[in-house]
Amino acid sequence: MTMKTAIAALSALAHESRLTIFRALIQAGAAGLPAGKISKMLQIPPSSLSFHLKELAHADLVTATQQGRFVIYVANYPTMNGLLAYLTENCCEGVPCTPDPLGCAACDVIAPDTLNPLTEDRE
Amino acid sequence: MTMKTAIAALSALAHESRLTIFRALIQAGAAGLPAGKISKMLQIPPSSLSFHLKELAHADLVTATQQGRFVIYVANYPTMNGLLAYLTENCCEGVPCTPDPLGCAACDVIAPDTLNPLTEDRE
DNA sequence: TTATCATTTCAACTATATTTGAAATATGGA
DNA sequence: TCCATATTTCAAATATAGTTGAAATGATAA
Repeated sequence: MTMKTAIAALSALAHESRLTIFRALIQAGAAGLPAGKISKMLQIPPSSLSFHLKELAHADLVTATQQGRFVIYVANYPTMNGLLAYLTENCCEGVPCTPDPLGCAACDVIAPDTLNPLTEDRE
Repeated sequence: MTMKTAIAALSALAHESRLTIFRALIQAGAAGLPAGKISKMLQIPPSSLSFHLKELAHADLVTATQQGRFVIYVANYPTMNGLLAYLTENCCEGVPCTPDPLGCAACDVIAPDTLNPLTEDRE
């Protein structure tokens, strides 16, 4: 993850409609949701929704697949994971920040033995 | 963390200057950095920097303290932690997403016993 | 106090983002 | 084919964000 892609993801998520859409897609899981259903669920006009879905897709946070007359949108976890890893990496510079003067929860929350798994042993 | 505060933090970080500033402050740790030093380090004109620091402060991602003629900025980890937790919460809706069809790294990385029950937005 | 330094605020501007109805495109069924 | 449905693109508007020199503010020292 580069700063450019991190900013693309952060920008995409930094909007009420898009964060709500993304959360809805995450709840929907692998099945995803058709655009029209999202539009009705969240009361977003189709053209506005299409704009926001495009933004999310451009940031690679969602992927679209045509299924008949519907376009199904699915959340793209790997990109989200990459963003979390990028922020976490920056947070601790890749190492546990003991003695942790600022109270870095990334070091508290992430099990010590699993620190840095996102940048190791992954294709 | 509410959606409003999450969006404030995401928006603040979704800008090259601000993400760079924030990362510099995180590297600086508890000692923080005076505004002028950041300005020189990152080649950002003082008035632009002041604008961006204000944005970060407004999102509670940094705090400012006067030290003599200098204003020292320090990264605010708890807010960063809150944001990561919020995104992670949303990611898995508070429970490990087994069988994890989408490959959710949050469930791989975060120790299961630290996962919080679903906490919805509250003011 | 007066000078100087560090930083912020102001003001005016440029740039980018967002909104949405209407038109266009694409699919599947009658 | 023709029609109904699902979604996207277009266009034109409004809204919000970003930039920066100059002026103002605040702090310290001489």
